[in-house]
Amino acid sequence: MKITAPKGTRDILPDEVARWQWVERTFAETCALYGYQEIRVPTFEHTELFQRGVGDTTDVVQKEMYTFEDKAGRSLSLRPEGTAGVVRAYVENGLASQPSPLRVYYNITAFRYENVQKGRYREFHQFGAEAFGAAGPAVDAEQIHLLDQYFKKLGLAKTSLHINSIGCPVCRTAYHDILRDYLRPHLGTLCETCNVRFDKNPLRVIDCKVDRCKAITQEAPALLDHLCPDCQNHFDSLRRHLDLLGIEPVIDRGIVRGLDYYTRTVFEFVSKHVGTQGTICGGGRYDGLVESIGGHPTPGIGFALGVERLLMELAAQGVEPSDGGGIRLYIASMEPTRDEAAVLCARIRDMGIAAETDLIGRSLKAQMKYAAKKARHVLVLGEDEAASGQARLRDLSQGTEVDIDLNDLASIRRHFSDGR
RNA sequence: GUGGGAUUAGCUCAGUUGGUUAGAGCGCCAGAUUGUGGCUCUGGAGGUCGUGGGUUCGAUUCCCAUAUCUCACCCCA
Repeated sequence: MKITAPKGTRDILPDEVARWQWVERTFAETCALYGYQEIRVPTFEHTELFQRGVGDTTDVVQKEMYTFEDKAGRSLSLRPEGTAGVVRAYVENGLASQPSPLRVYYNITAFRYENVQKGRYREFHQFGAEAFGAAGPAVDAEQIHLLDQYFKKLGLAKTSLHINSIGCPVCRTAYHDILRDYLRPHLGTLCETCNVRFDKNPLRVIDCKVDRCKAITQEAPALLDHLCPDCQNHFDSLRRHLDLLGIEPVIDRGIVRGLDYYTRTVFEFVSKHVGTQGTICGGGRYDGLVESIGGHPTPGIGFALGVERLLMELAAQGVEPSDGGGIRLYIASMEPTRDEAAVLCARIRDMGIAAETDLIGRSLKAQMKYAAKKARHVLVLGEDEAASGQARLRDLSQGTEVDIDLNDLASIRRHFSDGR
């Protein structure tokens, strides 16, 4: 029986890895510009961390976690997201004692047991960043700006920023009552799930995709219009900061993040190409989270970016990494010159130039065909060249040739100094 | 958890109204008078037709189950 990759997992093959490395490298560079340092945290944690951090009423924790017992009977879970583990590390390692605000970023895989569809996998990749210890909206704006710059660097266009405020525990409780009062007469019309949501978390009704629910919620009072003075001030101030940075957000009263820890600012970068999984990046403020994990009350904000979705969007927009990869020089050899070719290849590599030579005794013609597919330049090292020390370096894409002296490695290096 | 579509070569897909050795294109490997790629021509390797049952003299084809892929709902990145 053939063994296949488990449902919801996939291989990232050599041909696409250049794209991954490109977005990873660019993300790390962008984060560094904003003072974010990388943090690496465990792939699995105590299940309780996610119950407390992400929230044990969320679908993510209730239905989608890969939870197992280890041999000592501990309940562990593969991380379904990155923030909880980072907050745990922040508290456990006393990072609060470092200069504030503390900014960290990460590049992780996360795991959720759910049905697979376009842009959604059971093992998926996230880039994320968290900032601890800054309560004001300036850090919110800075993080959004970081993402905006990141997308610009990649050459991504047409991705819109949606922002909302979901208030603090105080204004949210008050709002729940207002919303329930509005929805109560419509309970008969609302879908089944929304009836459950009405009791559990009425905020979610706003997010329902069912047409008849949408019709009702369109007129519903929005949390954004019922913020307490502090939250209102925070939101207004955030908009001013974004304006200063030249960022125009869409105010979207419908953004309701599904993780319990969010407070006040929530935001999403949305694409038009990835279908209903169009949220490439989602984030927000979580002012109560550090405390609920056992740390001192500390404000925080962070985001997570779905790498698979980002790559899909880049592909849909036809954006390609600038560097193509592949080897730069193929050294073709013949039976009597195999040793010379191996030595020359080693010397070229020593100079930091990616080079290859035949390993499987192919004919010259077959070597040329191979080189045409894999390399930018080719150099034929036959008996004549080995004897005279003179060879021709051909640029396969241009069809041009130059004579080079095989004993003058510095001159060979010059031919590659333009990066081609 | 729910619903639709799909599953034949490494990839994209034909096909058999049920009948001996299952096809194409691309890709891969090799050759076209022994030292030069992309074009062309020729040849080759590669498939127990997703898996397990059932019907039948006979199943890749019909029926059932199951797995996987895929799209959507839910939820999320």
